[in-house]
Amino acid sequence: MEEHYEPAKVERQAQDYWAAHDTFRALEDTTKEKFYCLSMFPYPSGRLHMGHVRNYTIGDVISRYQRMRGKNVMQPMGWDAFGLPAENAAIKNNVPPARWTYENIDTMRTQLMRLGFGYDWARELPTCRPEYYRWEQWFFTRLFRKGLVYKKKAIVNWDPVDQTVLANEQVIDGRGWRSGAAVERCEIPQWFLKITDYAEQLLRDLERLPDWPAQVLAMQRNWIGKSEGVEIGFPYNGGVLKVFTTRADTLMGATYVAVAPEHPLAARAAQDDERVAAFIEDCRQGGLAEAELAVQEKKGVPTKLTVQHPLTGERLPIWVANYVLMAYGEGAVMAVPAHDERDFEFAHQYGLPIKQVLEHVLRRVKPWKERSPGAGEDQYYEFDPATWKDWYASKSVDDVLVVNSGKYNGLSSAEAIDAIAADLAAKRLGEKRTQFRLRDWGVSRQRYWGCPIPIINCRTCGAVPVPDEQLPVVLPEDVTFKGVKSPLKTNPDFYRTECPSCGGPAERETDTFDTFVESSWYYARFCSPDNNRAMLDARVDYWLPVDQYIGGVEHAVLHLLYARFFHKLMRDEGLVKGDEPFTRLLTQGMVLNGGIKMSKSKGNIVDPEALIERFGADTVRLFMMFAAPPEQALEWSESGVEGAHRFLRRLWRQVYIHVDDNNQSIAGGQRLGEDQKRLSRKLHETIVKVSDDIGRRYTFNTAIAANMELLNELSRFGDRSPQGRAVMQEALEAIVLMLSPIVPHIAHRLWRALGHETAVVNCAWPRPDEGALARETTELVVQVNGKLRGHIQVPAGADRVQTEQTALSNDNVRRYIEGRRVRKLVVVPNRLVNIVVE
RNA sequence: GCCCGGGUGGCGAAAUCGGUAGACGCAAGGGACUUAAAAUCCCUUGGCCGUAAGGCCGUGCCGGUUCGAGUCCGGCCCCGGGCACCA
Repeated sequence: MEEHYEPAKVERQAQDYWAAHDTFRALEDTTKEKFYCLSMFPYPSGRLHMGHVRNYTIGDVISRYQRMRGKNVMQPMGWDAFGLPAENAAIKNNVPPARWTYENIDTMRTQLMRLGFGYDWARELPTCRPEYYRWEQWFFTRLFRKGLVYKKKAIVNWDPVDQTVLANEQVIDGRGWRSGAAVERCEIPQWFLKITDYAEQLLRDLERLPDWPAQVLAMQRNWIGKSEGVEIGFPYNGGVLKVFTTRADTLMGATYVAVAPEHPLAARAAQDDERVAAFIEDCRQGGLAEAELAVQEKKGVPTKLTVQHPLTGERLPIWVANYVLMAYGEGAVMAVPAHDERDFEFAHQYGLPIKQVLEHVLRRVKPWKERSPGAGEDQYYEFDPATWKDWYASKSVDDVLVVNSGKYNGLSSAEAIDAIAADLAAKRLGEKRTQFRLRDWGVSRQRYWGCPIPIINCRTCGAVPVPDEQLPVVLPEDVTFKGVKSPLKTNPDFYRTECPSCGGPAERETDTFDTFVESSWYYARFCSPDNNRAMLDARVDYWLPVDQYIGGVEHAVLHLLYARFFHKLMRDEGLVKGDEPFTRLLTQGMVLNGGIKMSKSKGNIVDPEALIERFGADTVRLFMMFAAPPEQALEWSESGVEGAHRFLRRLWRQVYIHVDDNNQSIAGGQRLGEDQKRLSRKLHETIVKVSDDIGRRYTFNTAIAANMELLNELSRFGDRSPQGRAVMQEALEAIVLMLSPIVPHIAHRLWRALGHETAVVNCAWPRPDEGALARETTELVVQVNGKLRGHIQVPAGADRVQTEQTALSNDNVRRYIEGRRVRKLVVVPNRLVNIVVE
């Protein structure tokens, strides 16, 4: 073999071998256990970044490991090709989004190949191709017919200068990023998928995902946000205002109601009240992002309208308040300032009455007499959220008593909820129901570079889905952008059509789908990417569910929830079996440079390609897997990369010295000497550890560290006897096998150098040898009162008495127990003895 | 603001189920080889005290549980991710 490690040459040879042998082509084979390993596909932004390299290295390591475990592995790759950046590039550089996208895909594909990932490229799938999105359109028309799709008005960010809808990302400090104009919220009709119909299932089935990270399950659970409560009607002149509350027990403490600025009652109040109209107009300022809305100052305005309390008939004022979200519940709340922090803050600010109806203690002070001159003595309460929360946390709803509430006095909170709900039901002004925080999924985007929504709008027939035989509705790719507006909106060739129902003139929908729609089902299409007669076919039954899914934790809620939703939709359409798409999930951490995320604006991007050029793909892969466990943020380090490269050179050198030592033969099978035995035991302990680290724990960093330790031992092992060389051969082979998923190219070459005709990619994972693992003695530590005082050796399998005696007779230990009474002896087998003395 | 994470040497980290804190690597310092440099190899390396044996302190902060806490519990501080039109 060559004396020096030349990554470029070694990597080309390995990649040529895999290509020539179609190594990663995955075919259905019912005689073998399948393993579908999927990494979240990239948006083709231009060039691969370190986050991609990390994500795809993790996936490739798992895939190659499972292959060595005998699984029939499928690892596909595709492109999440629709999206906003292509349009921005088009507007900026006058290049059609399609061309920009396809060129990026070509660049990034080459980069992925250069990294040696074992993808089945025959399944490659760009979502911007009609072969892909026609099935998305077809599926949408199925959902339409099932009533799972509807149109309603929804709020968007409106740029009044560019006359266009902005993404949240394009709203910076309340202004449009290109025009700089103050953004307004306005309502336009949009298509929605009824994900709320599946809320219960999406919540319940989280229990079927034991191999998902607990924090992702928690985030999804909270996002879906199921709460049990009561819908209460407050009658007013001309109707009933509905609110939802989880705390119906506090109904008698309601002192006003508040509606969102977009609520119909707000509009009605504004008709003859300029102050209300001005407030509503004022609330339209700014973007729609919840993070923005949640931190803004709580503001409100009283209306001239009132509602009746459903039980007492008392008149309560209606306020319009910016802290009430139209998107949650009914867009209106009953306000109970004494027992709700936000309501309290608001009531405090505007001098609204506070009526205590639960027996908790309010601090009596005189906070706002000046602001609220008419307030009675009993209203001088200071809300002390800390006291209130602590007190509440210490009690259950069964313990807290209702006060100041007429016939409900003396009931517990829980009893009061039931009693009040029953009384409301009798009056037809309320009923118990479940409310979800989850909202229906708005899929309309007023953009060009997306999948056209397959709907035709007809004056007489309304919204008509495009019939199957007219699919796909092809997005014209040869377009020029005039300004920022979607070219579809101004292209009569695209939108002028006939109504499929009545044949009259009609117009196509010019909105496109949210790109989350494409990424919600691509994992299934990878099983049948070439089928031009159906969305999916029987092959999904072999490959699905995905055994291992890997991607950024930033997708913990939206993408992963939408994909789970789509799986259930496809299941109910008879397209897939099973309830969940991803059996096991790994959420990988970000790649940081200087403690912050790599980004263009920070100027701290490190280009993977330059590194591959300098050190080779194996070094980059090794560093990525060694620097941190996959779920943690990874700090970029130039010298760390050099360290990884040094390790590969040391490994190469060790193999070179071993195989170059021609004057000595290899002969195993005889009784091993002490050093040989020690090395052999270390080897097999390493196999046990690395198998667990890669196969179960996914802590690739510690797996690599264990191999480094073993190699360090090897370099200290100077035994060149035939027997010693046999142990060395076995150890080097095991290291090469164990590292091959991580650094497959160098492993490919070294495996050959160690005398094998076979390719390492097709080899089986090494097995530990029980005999080699056996130990004659165990080392334990001895503590006195929990402090480390000595180390002892006991024979393997020593009993408790013998272990205790050995511990008590240790010289250093005796210094600490001399003259003191031993109160307790704690023995943890194979670990420690703790002697507790007075 | 709400939901979810994280905080351990000079740095990245390890400690898997409550049981030896700092494996492995980087950086730094010392040495070997070399005309020299690179490369490579060897040694030292949490802080403080001690010639040494060894000792004391130490896992963001405060408190608790335990024979024993980086790990569990309560409270706080700081950093990161997500918040529905970035993907």
